[in-house]
Amino acid sequence: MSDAVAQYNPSISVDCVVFGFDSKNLKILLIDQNGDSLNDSKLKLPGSLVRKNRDLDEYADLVLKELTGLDNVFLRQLYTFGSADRISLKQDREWIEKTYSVSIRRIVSTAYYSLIKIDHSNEELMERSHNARWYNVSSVRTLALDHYRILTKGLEVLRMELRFNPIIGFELLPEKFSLRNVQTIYEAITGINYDNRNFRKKLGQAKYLTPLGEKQKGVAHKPALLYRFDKEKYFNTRKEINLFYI
Amino acid sequence: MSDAVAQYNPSISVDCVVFGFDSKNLKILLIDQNGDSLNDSKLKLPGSLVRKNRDLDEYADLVLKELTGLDNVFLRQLYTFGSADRISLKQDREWIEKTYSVSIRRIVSTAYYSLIKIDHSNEELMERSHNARWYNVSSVRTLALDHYRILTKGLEVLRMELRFNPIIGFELLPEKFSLRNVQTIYEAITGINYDNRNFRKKLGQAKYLTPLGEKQKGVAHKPALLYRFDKEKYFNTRKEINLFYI
DNA sequence: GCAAAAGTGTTATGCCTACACCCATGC
DNA sequence: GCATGGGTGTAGGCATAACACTTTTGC
Repeated sequence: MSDAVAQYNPSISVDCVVFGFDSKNLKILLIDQNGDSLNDSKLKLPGSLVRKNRDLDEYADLVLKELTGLDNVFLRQLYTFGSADRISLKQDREWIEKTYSVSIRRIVSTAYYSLIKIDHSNEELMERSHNARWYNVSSVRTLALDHYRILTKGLEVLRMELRFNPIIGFELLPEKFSLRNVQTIYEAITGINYDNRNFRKKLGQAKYLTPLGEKQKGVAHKPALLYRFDKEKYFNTRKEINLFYI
Repeated sequence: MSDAVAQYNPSISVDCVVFGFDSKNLKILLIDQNGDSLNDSKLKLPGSLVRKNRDLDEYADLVLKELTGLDNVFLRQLYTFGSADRISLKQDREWIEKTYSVSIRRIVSTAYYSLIKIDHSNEELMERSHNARWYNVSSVRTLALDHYRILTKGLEVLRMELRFNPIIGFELLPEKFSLRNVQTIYEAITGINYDNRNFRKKLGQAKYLTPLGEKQKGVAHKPALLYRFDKEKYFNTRKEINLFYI
């Protein structure tokens, strides 16, 4: 993304809602627009203008790769924001014009959402090179541009998806996790508190959770058994849902 | 959409997947690219390039209004198609360049889907002024550009939506309909055959179906009772779905 | 009277919900 | 030994799934 500015299309951008989970809270990766802690600084979603004749999807991939160093992460299109007045603040407009050296009118932005297994090893890199950091989703109140709206849409879709494609939850969990972790992530995303006996009973029926016969270590309570998510079994054993709701 | 071509943004278009229902089959509104029945003719989705600084949504509305004369129809964003090679056929590229007098590179297209109560009164108009006609979705095999893929996506989303927002089904039905109509539309969209006793039992629980005490007329069998969909009751009586699937 | 589609009830099964206590560990 | 979170079973109610015959109309 260091090519000559003339190649950028001043009409189209991609923005990424990057979700993570730290075993307690749902997190989102945000960038400090000004790169420092000036009073005027505002957080924004990672994103980029798109070069002419380039795939939108490819660009979303690129943004993520540059930001986190990660490849092959879960990434899916969310929604396209195309109102004429999305860049209403002068401050936002100036920031874009300065950053990309283009004069803009309206920018149509296609938003993607991504699910990341948070790995503390690359946090320092993210922060140094992109001023990117994880924030609790629940504590975010405003963002630059219309990015808060995009985040809201991301949450909405995440909630919907989780109900039917539990794989969404496991994309956020590390390789080894406890059943409690699964419940916590469901609760963090849906906002519903589940009865733990019933929740575990249901998970118990899932063929795709392989117990590792291994326990948590160094916790000051009964250590939890750890599980692994078996993608293959997941896709092979899922049954069609024929239900509908009135 | 008859303004000077220079105002069009050669990067962004909207395309509409317009669904209808004729009490038997799920239908889609398609346009004959060439306006006549030449051998080379291919069907496409209704759509348009978007003018600079105009809302995407507004444009989708406009396309529909021009096409059907209808206002305030159900219209929702579907997906944005942005691969670099979506206009792979020379024939398609030439058609676009000729129609809009612009030279194009890649076009990012935001697709919308719309649900229409088919009214035979405006069919002639649609056909004369836009070469638009209803086709059975199940008999469509190919379309111009990547429009078949867009249709497929539309169907996929329609299926998903119907399960949780039954309102989708009633957008396609006329004011007065029989319970059999409801079942047929569910079957047409989901591809599942429902047991009619169970299906009706479930519908019987819905508060939003008001019986009109009126019967079908002129049918060579036991006439069905007619119902009306009560939007207000629908939104007031729907209960939250807390379920999730493993 | 016959063809064609509308309409109707019961039973078995499985899923969801609600609910309270013991267990293993670190300090 | 105590604080902390992990882990467990049962019973009642409700929704689903499977299944076949009668009714009303037009011709």
